[in-house]
Amino acid sequence: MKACDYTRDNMTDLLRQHGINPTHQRIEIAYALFSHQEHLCADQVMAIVNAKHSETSKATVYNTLNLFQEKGMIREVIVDPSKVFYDPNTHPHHHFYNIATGELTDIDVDDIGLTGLPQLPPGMVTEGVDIIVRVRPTA
Amino acid sequence: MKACDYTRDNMTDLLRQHGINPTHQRIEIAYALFSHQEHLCADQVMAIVNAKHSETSKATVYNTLNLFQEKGMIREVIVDPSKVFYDPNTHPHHHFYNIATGELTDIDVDDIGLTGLPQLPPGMVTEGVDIIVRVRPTA
DNA sequence: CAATTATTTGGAATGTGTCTAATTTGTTTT
DNA sequence: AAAACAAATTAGACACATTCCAAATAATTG
Repeated sequence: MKACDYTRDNMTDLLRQHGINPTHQRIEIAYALFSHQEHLCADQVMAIVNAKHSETSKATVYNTLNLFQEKGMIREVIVDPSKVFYDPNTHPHHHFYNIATGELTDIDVDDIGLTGLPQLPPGMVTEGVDIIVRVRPTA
Repeated sequence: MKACDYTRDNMTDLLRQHGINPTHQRIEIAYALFSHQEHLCADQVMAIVNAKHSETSKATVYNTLNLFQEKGMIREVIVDPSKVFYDPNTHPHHHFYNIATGELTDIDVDDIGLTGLPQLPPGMVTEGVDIIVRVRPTA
């Protein structure tokens, strides 16, 4: 699905597929994330959604992003100690993080081979593996 | 060097080796981190350092941890959106993160093979690679 | 010792994110 | 369609980690 294919109607379906009741605010927040195809943080989402006229409160933005994440519709990316980024790409993948600009770029997981992870202690399961390659412009 | 080998005198040398002027507070903070050999966050460091009598202010703890990190004496670990952990182990290594307890465990880098990282854009250099394996107890 | 520089400090300020109780919205029921 | 109920949203207060700042202290130099 190309970025230009994301419509508010698509979002309604997507929300339903994840067992989320589609409301105005939820549709707008989902649309903001998916149509931009970028890694946005909460206040960026809020700015986009309220660009024309104020529509959605801060509390709803945070509630909704957390809800989307719990339902597996988006992913949290924790690279910056000061804020969480949300990633509409839920396919397994990793990230370049430009420490100078804060920019995040996806790394396709197909390219990557990761071997030699030690065995987990009994009773533990892996929830996910995050690989973050921190990069910066040559000094 | 075993954990029991970390003394305040060692810390003085270690600070000097990293071009840091050793002061009372800096020695105590370094000692707290290295003698514990654990992943501590700022307020844990502060609690340890001020356990007997209040010696070091919050501002100094934060300043000092940032200084140590800039000088490459310790490493930041960003896994929890709410706080930064500091890691006295600067050898390349990765982490298990227990999302239920917040516990961090080292993974030796020698065991790990990572291949297929895409080429960096020109003018960019890798600053570091962080691999975080998020684990949880079986439900 | 006086002068200068480096370090530490308390407390105010910032910014992200959560909580709460009240309202609004939407859906059933009758 | 009104009444009853549940779900979602809201404003604003709150919590917390971290940073900022200007003043005080400590250390170093001439």
